[in-house]
Amino acid sequence: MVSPPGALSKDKRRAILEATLEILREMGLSGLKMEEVARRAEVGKGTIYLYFRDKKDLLKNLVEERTWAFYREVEEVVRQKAPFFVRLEALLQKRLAWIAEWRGLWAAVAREAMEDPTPWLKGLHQHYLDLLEELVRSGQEEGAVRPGLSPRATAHVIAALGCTPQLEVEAYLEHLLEVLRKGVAP
Amino acid sequence: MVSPPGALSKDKRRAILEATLEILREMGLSGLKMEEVARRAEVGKGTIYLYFRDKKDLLKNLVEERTWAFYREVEEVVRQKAPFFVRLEALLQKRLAWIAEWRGLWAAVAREAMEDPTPWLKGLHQHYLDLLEELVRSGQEEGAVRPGLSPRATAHVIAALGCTPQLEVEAYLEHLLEVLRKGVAP
Amino acid sequence: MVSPPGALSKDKRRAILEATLEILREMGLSGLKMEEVARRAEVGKGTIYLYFRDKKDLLKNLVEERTWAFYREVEEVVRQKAPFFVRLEALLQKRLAWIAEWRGLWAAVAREAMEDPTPWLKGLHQHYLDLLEELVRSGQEEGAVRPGLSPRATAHVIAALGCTPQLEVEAYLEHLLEVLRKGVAP
Amino acid sequence: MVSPPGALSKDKRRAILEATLEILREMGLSGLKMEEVARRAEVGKGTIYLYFRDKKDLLKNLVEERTWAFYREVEEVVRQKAPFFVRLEALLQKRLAWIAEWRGLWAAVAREAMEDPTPWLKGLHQHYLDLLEELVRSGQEEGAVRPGLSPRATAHVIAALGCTPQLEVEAYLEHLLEVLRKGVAP
DNA sequence: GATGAATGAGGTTTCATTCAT
DNA sequence: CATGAATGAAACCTCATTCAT
Repeated sequence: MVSPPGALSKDKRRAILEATLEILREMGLSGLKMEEVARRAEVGKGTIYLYFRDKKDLLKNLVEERTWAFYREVEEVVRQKAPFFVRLEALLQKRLAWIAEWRGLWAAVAREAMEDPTPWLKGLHQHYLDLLEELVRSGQEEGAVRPGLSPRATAHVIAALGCTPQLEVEAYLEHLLEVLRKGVAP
Repeated sequence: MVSPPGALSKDKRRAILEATLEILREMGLSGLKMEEVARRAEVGKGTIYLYFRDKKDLLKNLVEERTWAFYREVEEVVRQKAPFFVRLEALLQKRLAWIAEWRGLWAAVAREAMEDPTPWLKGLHQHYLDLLEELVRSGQEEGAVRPGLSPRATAHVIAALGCTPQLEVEAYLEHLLEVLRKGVAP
Repeated sequence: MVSPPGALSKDKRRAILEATLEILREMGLSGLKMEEVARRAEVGKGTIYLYFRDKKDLLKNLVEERTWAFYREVEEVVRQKAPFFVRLEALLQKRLAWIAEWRGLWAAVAREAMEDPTPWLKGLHQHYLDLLEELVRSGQEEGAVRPGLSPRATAHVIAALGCTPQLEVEAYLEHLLEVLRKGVAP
Repeated sequence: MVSPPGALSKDKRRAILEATLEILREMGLSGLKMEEVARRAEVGKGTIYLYFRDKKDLLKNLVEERTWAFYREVEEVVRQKAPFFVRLEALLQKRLAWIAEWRGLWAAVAREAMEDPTPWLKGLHQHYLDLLEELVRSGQEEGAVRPGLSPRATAHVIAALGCTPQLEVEAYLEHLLEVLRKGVAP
């Protein structure tokens, strides 16, 4: 069963996006050339333009897909049936992995991708904050977080975690959790 | 007598660097054109090349100077004669201002600036961690931080704060501090 | 089927090289602009860079190909089945045509083309001298050149001929030959 | 006794011209930058423009002065009281020294220097031919050159000598003379 | 659908020249 | 007279995009 007529290959699309992120990580934004994307994705240069309108569109799709994938993972973690701190730890692990994936380039790439990035970035961040707020509320319900804390503000606090250029994550994730555990305890 | 002979103008140099950061913030990396830098700095295009070898060198100088300036501010804050949490709040304010200044572009610009950015970035981060460790130790000495916390690990925790794309800083800085205060209390 | 896939057009390559030499002759080295080469070769500016790494590489290829083409012609002339002086005259005609082609720019262009031109120029000249030496030896075998003359030294003498900025070749080629004929006669 | 007012220093002028030729020999035409000329001549960049209208004018003066100096030397040699072949040898030595001085760049530099170089080059060459013709005639008068040879054509022949990229002059000057001696002998 | 040779707008950089000191 | 910081025209070159095959 091959692809239906008129349909572009999902594999090629994925290969192109993966090649793009790989190059971004290795060479940075100025190292991202369409020719190099084509070579790594093992497609012709023109093929990229069958899947994406232009370079900006390619970046936009990359940023959006990865970001939403991250948010879906966060959502899944947040809604797990597990104690608050187990979910918080899982969340931070996802977050750190995501930061490592982008190596600090996320915001810069988003800027390249959007005409006016501000509202778009804000919207994304609101969604993330919504998820974290949900987490904090359920933490309060199960008694792990003291009721007096503003769920939204605490969501902001958690959102602000994870900014680290070089990652010895394991080295301090445990400490981060310990501080948070005491910090939000009733 | 304004400047010694043979010396290029400090003012022009500063104007060029400031124009560069301004453009980066407004237009992102791909919006940074030497011509635009010249226009905003109110110098000729060629003048930039009297002060910087090339575009990479301009970015390198920008990143280094701003980063060290930030670290000097952090150092000053850390060594103030003031209670631990006052210093921590001042530090977080500096940190958030610095992040706002760069709008998430710092790492991306550093990548453009350096041939192999990894060791350089690591070195800078170590220095930052040293300063934060010093802060935590003095917090332990004055009894604001419980002695059982590893100063280095706690420095990592503080270093990891502040990653936020859009900043309603005032809105949550207080909460961040509250969580930390309880989190590190004896 | 005109050209194999993956191969750039031989015609375009040739057109670019010919445009280059034409411009050099008309405008000199400082008149050689890549844009002008593109216009005369009737290709896009960027196309030149598909065929040559940069301007230096273009000049290098031009100098090398023309020089070797000249040497091949010399070789052919030298090995003709013809009396010594017939071959000498043919050789001098080739030589003068070559000098006219370059209008005195050959050495200057070679300098622009090579990082360190000296060994390369020397090597080329040795090859030329070898060919001329072969000619002189065969001249001695057929009795047209007196045996006492050193073939190598006489090759040098012939090599040193033809340096003239403005050429009324026909006007003096005959005299040049006459002098040489008597000069090398047994 | 210093320079009179309104007079520019002869030394600086000379230093600038010498620096120019030195750079040309070492770096070729594209290596000739006004800044480098100033550095080698140990004057300010602006100073060059007190002595020469622009770069073209500098090159024009260089080419003209050196060429006329060469012709003066040739004239002196030609008019010496000495046998024909002694004068011819001296002439060839001057000629080869001159070619070595320019390393094949003479024609290229002349092209850069003049708007329309052709008439100027032709005029110079005519003068050179006149001198050589004078030499040949006197050679005929003293019986060293056979009377049947056209003095002008023989001048052309001598003018066409000396074109050699790499100079093992001593190695073949003697042979060149020997060939010429027999070639023009009565 | 897929390709990559061809293109040229637009970027970076150089360097001859000027002019205030 | 002498200087060299400043300039911007103009050069080289890149690379996103197109389109004939």
